[in-house]
Amino acid sequence: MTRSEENYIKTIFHLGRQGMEAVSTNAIAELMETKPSSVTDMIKKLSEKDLVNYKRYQGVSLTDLGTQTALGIVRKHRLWEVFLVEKLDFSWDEIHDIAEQLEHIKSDKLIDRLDKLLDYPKFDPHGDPIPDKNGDFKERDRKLLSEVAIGTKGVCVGVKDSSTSFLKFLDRNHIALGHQIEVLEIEEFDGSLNININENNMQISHQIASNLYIKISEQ
Amino acid sequence: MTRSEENYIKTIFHLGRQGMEAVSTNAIAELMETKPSSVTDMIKKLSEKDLVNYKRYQGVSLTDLGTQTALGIVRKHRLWEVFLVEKLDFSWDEIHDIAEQLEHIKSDKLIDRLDKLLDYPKFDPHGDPIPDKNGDFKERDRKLLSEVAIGTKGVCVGVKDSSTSFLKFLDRNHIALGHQIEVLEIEEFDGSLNININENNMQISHQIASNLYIKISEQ
DNA sequence: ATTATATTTTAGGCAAAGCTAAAAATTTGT
DNA sequence: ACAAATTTTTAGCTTTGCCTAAAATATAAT
Ligand SMILES: [Mn+2]
Ligand SMILES: [Mn+2]
Ligand SMILES: [Mn+2]
Ligand SMILES: [Mn+2]
Repeated sequence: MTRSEENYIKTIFHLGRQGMEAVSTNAIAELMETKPSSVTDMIKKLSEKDLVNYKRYQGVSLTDLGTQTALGIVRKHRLWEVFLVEKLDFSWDEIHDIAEQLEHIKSDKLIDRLDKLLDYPKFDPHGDPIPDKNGDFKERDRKLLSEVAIGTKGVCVGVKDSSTSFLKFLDRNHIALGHQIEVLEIEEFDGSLNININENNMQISHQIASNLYIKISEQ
Repeated sequence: MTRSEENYIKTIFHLGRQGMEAVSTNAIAELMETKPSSVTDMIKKLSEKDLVNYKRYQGVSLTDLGTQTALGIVRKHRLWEVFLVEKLDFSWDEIHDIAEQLEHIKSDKLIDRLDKLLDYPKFDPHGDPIPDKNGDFKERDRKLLSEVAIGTKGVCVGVKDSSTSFLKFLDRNHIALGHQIEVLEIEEFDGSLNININENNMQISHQIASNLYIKISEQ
């Protein structure tokens, strides 16, 4: 598989996750910052190789083979991200672009050894699950902070938006994965929240809350 | 720079090392397993970018810019090789192909952090020197085992041929870098050597001896 | 000094992956 | 139901990096 084919497969995988329906040509084009016509060209090639199901004008979805391929790439991407943070002391906002390159390195042995070096991590630095060698992974039971009730207590376990600007914002405000969170108040007017995080009270906008995942603590 | 451009620059660098004269189109083509006409095409592009000096029919040599570029790629290649051996327990015959891919990952910060993780190694697993961040490296004072006199004592410090088959041969015969070597006899007829290596006596062919580097011990 | 051989370059083409502009199909609005 | 708007595909063109075959130049042999 070429690098470009891998990137398309991965994009279709990510778009397909939220909802099982077919992924549109335009959605792929937008996410990949390319043109719809280029997407159509590539889809034909992927369809030819039985990586995607495709009927003209009907959108596209991954076959089982395509899904396994995508999981392999996602596994590599996320393991490299863990490596960059754990072994090379990168911060979580610096790793995505480098992992975009590293995910295309071809060597099963390499990635399995890396997995071992990192002690078989289950989640990446952004809280996303890492598929194992067989493509299996457990989606953690988590909720967006913007969708829980007042009084909810939990632990911050992931981010939905992992853009540099959002991650740097979190760093500046001392919000990190693993921190205890309690929702104290929710402002009707703009949906902003008053929370206690890691022993500190603070006010966060609805925007922020809708990009933070928490795992709700049992009572 | 594209991956292909980087591979050409690296090849020209390696061919240029042994002798300062210009490198021929055919030599590049052969080493890269491509056609001379393709080489000519690429040379023009590299010349345009001031990475090589080129006059038609006169061969090619790296400019200062080209040399610095090549050293950067060689640095990456060899650091990744050390990483694979030291951190992921690969053997020295498995690493070259993977390093061929990893050497093209673009991130200065990544490579400097890797250098630090490995504790700034000066030589790669085949005994080749690793350029530092500024492209400086010290060529070790070493000689081919085939070119020293009877009675010479030294330490095995490198291999000239680092093909899988040669490296596996060395493994099978318990020859490794760091081993003490003494030349006991040299057979006139076929140039084979009787040596003592790591406390064991053995007979090696001229072929083998001409691909092993030793650092001669002071008396 | 020619001729023969080997090397290098040019000319013309191909496949991958992208683009723009136009056509076709689908979806939406009235 | 039909027109309008949107989405998707097709057609045709570009660049990169490679190829083969032929021409040009350099080197070696007589
Ligand atoms: Mn990422
Ligand atoms: Mn991630
Ligand atoms: Mn190597
Ligand atoms: Mn090496």
